[in-house]
Amino acid sequence: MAEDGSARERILVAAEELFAELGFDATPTSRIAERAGVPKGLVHYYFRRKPDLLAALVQRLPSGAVDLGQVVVDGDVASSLAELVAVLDARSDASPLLSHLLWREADTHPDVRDALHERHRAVADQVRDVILAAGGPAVADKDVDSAAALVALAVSYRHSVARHSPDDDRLMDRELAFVAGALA
Amino acid sequence: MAEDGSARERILVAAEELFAELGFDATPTSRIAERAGVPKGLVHYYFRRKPDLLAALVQRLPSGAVDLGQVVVDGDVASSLAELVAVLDARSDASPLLSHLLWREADTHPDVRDALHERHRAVADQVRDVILAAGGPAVADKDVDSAAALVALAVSYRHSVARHSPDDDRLMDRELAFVAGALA
Amino acid sequence: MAEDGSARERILVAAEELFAELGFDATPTSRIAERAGVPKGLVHYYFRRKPDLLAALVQRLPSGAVDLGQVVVDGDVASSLAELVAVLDARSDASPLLSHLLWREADTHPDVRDALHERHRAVADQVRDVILAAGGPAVADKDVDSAAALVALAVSYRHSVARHSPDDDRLMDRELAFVAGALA
Amino acid sequence: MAEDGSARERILVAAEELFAELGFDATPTSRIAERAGVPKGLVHYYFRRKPDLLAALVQRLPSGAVDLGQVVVDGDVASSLAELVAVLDARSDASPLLSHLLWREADTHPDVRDALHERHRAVADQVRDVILAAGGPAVADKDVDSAAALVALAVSYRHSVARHSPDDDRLMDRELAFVAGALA
DNA sequence: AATGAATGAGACTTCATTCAT
DNA sequence: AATGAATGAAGTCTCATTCAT
Repeated sequence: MAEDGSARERILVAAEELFAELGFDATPTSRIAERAGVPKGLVHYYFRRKPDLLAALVQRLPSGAVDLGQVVVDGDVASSLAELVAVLDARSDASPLLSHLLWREADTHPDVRDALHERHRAVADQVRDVILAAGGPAVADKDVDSAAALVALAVSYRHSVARHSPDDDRLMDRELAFVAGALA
Repeated sequence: MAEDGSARERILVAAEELFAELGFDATPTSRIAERAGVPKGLVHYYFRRKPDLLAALVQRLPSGAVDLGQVVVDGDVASSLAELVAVLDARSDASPLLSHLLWREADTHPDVRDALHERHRAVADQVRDVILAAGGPAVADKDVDSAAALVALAVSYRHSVARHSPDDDRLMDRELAFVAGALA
Repeated sequence: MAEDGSARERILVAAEELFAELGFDATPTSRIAERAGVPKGLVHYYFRRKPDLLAALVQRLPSGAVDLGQVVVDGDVASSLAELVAVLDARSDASPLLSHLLWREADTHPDVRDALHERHRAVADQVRDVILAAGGPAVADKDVDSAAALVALAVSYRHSVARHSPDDDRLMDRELAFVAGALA
Repeated sequence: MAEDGSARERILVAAEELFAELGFDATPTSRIAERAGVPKGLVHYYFRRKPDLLAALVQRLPSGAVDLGQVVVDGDVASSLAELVAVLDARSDASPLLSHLLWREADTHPDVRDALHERHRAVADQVRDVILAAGGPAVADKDVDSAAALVALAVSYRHSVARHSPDDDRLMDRELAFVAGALA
């Protein structure tokens, strides 16, 4: 009975934070209950076993394609990509630690791995679509797929390991400019 | 006394494999002993605590700069980078799972994080040096740092998550070509 | 769920007995569980770490001053002291092995040492008060503190090492008489 | 290869110190070897099992009666007792921690218990002899045994728990004076 | 629906002791 | 005679999970 939201919700939030901080294995369910401010028994009442928590967390991944119209600036690939990254950043911020968590636990938990790969592919696809839409005929003969893969990689790294440090913000900008320049 | 190599060495190899497969926390020392073919007590005889195993593994990281003369093809950035990646791949193959392990455990274990960051920086530096050496005056006005950062990222991803799958080999080639093209 | 009393209580009783029999270090928690008739895990459920058991045992020490009116026979120091010793004996019998345990573990466990010293001082103070009350003006010029220290020592020894053997009962009586005689 | 004396001797000294500091059970043989400056194997080479060390230590107890002529001051019980205590102190100082150690481990190790009791009895006997020799006919009708028992107790306490603190030195003096006074 | 006491498997670690050299 | 690598038994403690209420 602490803070806000339903008990179930608070448990998920606590689990997300702790898994990301300590890792899945190193996080006791008792500690999740403690941070969520609920009795220990309730965690297993809602999520019979511990991996169920991870599964539930994966379900909550923000998904759905970004609306192209929202980010594409005709003829300006660099600005369009910057816009896309901003939208993806905002999404990631909504559940700040989840990306990180997934990256870490991808290996041991097949569910997580699949979700992570699907997401990565989706991001690469979106990057490609944005480049094609913004670049128009000018990029027809470029290797857009490689460009998209590199950008998607930079975004993943940013959301998982680097976490939008100011340094990383600058680097990201320059990388996007570099890629856009190559496509010009 | 089973199989090959000294007991200490076999323990390290077993630990490296299991940590990479299951993660550090999820790997019991008993299982390391089992895979190494030694009694449980011997693991703690050589490595008092479990994290000491991780530390010893980090010590074994292949290090040292790649000889520029060995990989640089004058005037051909794409080939030079491909050559550099090949050398780094070979090194990584010498301790195939270690890169992966580092990436995963970077967060919870400060030693490991530092080693990982240092390595990442070193790779980016090497990539930059190769580009400068191979590209000559032609790349003087390009954003070589961004190019190097992207390539280093692709290399890291390749050595940790993707693990040189044929698909990844193809993608890597195209990414290198793309970056080299942008620098031409 | 075996025998009588709450599980927590039975664990404490078992621990007290075993610590006194074998010593703190030489008593495995598993053996405490066994004697208490509870599963091993329950011992650590109630007392997270082993020293917590010792601390809990120290808490249970019978304490509080003896009522002077209850033991003092005016003008008869010997009888008064005998009465005091009888009351202290009865108290010690309520947790028969605890005194012994404290004496033994005093060195390695600071908590215990403090408790022991405090107790020892308290007993000496009581002895002195009884002597003063029973002796009246007759003892004003005697070294009552030394007398009290010697009696307190004899009591401690009796409760820890000697354990009220008939031999010790006789010796105690004579020692008290000797001290009382010296004060007459 | 450190310090003085034969290896065997250094092992015994190290064991005595560590047993007294940490207790018998809590002292690893490896640590004894370390403090003695000898290889770990040597400890078990000289003393096959750990309790053998305790047994050897008990053998080394300073023993033999104190020469009465050396301490008795005719007609002065107080001075005689003070002299006796000084001699016993000096002996105890020769192996400063041994008394303490014995007291602690008496319970669990029958050898030790017996040695301790024998010693205690010997001290009480000596005290009685000194009182009789120094007091002469004047003490014939006193309870010398009780007096001796109390003094022996104070000496034991002093050598085991109190360890000659300045406070204890003062207390001891007064206790001896008190007892001597009672016998006058 | 919710709770927290209870359980037991298993993790890490220590250490006396053995033994080949 | 001396050594230090090697062993395995045992100890403390953690924790996911169950279950009676």
